[in-house]
Amino acid sequence: MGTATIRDVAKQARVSLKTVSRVINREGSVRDETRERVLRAIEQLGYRPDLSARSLRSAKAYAIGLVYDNPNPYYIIAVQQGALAACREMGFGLQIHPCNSRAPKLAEELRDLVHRSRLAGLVLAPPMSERMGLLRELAAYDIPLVRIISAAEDPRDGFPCVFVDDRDAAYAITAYLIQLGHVRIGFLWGGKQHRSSPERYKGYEKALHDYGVPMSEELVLEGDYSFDDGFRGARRLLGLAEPPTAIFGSNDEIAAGVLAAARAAGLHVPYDLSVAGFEDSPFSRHSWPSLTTSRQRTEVIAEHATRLLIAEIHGDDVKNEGFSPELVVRGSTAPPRPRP
Amino acid sequence: MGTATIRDVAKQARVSLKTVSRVINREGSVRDETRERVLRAIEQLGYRPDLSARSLRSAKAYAIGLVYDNPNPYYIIAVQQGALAACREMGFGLQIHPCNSRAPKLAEELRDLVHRSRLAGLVLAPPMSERMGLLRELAAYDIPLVRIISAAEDPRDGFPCVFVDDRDAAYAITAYLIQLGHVRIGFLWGGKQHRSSPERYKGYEKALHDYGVPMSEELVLEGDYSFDDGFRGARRLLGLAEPPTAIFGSNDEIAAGVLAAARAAGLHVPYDLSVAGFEDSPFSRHSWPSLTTSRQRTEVIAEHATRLLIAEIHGDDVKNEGFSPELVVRGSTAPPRPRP
DNA sequence: ATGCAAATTGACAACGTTGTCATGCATGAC
DNA sequence: GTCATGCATGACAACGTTGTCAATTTGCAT
Repeated sequence: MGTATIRDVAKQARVSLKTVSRVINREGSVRDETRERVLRAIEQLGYRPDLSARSLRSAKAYAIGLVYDNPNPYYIIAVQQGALAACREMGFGLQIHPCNSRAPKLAEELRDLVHRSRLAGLVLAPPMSERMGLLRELAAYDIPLVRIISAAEDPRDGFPCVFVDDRDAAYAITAYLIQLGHVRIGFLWGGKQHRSSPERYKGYEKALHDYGVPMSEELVLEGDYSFDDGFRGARRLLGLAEPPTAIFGSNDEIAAGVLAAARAAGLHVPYDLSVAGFEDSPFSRHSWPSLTTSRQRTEVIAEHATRLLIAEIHGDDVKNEGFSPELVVRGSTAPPRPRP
Repeated sequence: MGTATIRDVAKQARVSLKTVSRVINREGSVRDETRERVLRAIEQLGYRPDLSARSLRSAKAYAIGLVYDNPNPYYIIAVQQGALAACREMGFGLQIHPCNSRAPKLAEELRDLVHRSRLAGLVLAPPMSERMGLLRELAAYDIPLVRIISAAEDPRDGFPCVFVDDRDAAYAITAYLIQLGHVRIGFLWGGKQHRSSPERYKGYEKALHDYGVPMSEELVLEGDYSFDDGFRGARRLLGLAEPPTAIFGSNDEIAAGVLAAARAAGLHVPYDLSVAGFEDSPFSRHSWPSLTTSRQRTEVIAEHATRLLIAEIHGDDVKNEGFSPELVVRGSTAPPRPRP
């Protein structure tokens, strides 16, 4: 028994190929009795339409691509799951495409991907989603796309997107630390190629400003969303003449590095030092103490982005959507120890 | 400019469709000068063969499926990367297919997937890879497959696989703990639907036996590869009249739960309690103290499995391959504190 | 019954590619 | 010069599906 084709179904149901096609595609104009017969034949033969043939003939595509270059497995898995959920619901396939965001001919690479695999469009995750040059090139190739980006508000730049308000979320974390009584709050940057990094920094800066907390250059260090940068950064901050009483790492991995550095310096978190992360990764729940952080519902965001893309493909006009991460208070933050 | 087709290339190079096809597929029997001309046309037009049309016509498939149901993002991302590396090298596409391993009609679901998407075969990750019933059903459907499984030796059951010797690795960890001087070593099981769980348990048991360490039922608890189970299990073990001096969690997530429980009980790891995990996840590197664990080169294993599948598809006869994880000693293990 | 619009159905071509087979041409042995 | 040989090339069909359009049937008002 090879695979049943539409031809086998047609023969079994004693109708033409086209009628079977109509039933499959819910085109209407098929008598109930005929439809029944066809459906029964499909059932009996275990027939499933061949996606290659289908998209070849109809010039429609039944799969979309998910493009990312992000070393964070938790983030990527969540994005994949969200995208898959939307795809399955809408009858689309999903082609994952991890890539190097610094690749010189990324636009060509993606165009080839889209053409070769007949993709209907692309969902772009950060940092690809934030390269205007790339977006314009893809647009020039007429490739439908949706971005997941970091932005405080709808960019209204013509490229559909789902935007996550990292700035606001970082503001909330910083404000929370200030309300606990901290005035010397260290900030460790994420990677510069991610738009989320300056956004998070801006949130930090704005909270300090709004609450009248003096800004201190020496408390802000660059980095790259990595454990090691968190460790090194924290060590440097803790070695200052007047060290911070709290450190805000731009993501949970940085915060993990901060926890380790604090430990190595013999400090007790949160009594000697408060630590906050960003992301609500499993690490933040499983570390000791567990991390105060910011929860972004990545899966929901990705699912929404995918739905948006599919709507765009169907020609509906789509409205960008914003999401705000939510403060999650756990055990790594406390009021500062009174100065001796 | 729409997408260039083979027809455009043929026209531009002033040859027939078939000749272009021959050049693309390296079929030989094309004069160098002609080939040059065709390649130049391909280059100029940015032509890329359409995978749908290609596989439709040739009845060959140019993509394989990766099937998993595993809640561990680090593991899955590593598997994906390994599989993708092999696929890209061999010119195949990769279709990911997360699924529910308990789904009642999984075999049918996978068959439909293979047929609809014209997949050349499947790479099965645990626990799907360890369901003999499922394997037999898929074999009955003539679906080529390769498994990634947990086994101490080549199962020689006719289904090609890459096997990972969890037993040996668990033996190494347990032996290491014994050599440090531990004689009461707790063991927390992983999920029963994963073959790796009993394998790891057997390694633990065998090490105790080989070193003449008495086995104690009360030190062994069931669980499910989760942080919470690790936490609960450790709490129970630490509440025993004669608690263990070391706890071996069947994976890093369990071990993370153990670390948290130890912390909650006011114990210092590793001085009051040694903890070992399994997996070498980033958590094990980033926790404090960092975890003694077992490193399985998941990416390499998955890449190898994928290569095996592709060889199988090409009709080569394939030889199963075994991998042994490697002990990674970090800060969570130390000699037991002398009994007071 | 009759006519006519609407609903239902089918024949055929086409999507972009490769497999099969036939053809043309140069090469070298006789 | 003739013939087999093999290489290089092309014409055409086919893969499984859907779009187009025409043919047929149905339903309904007359």
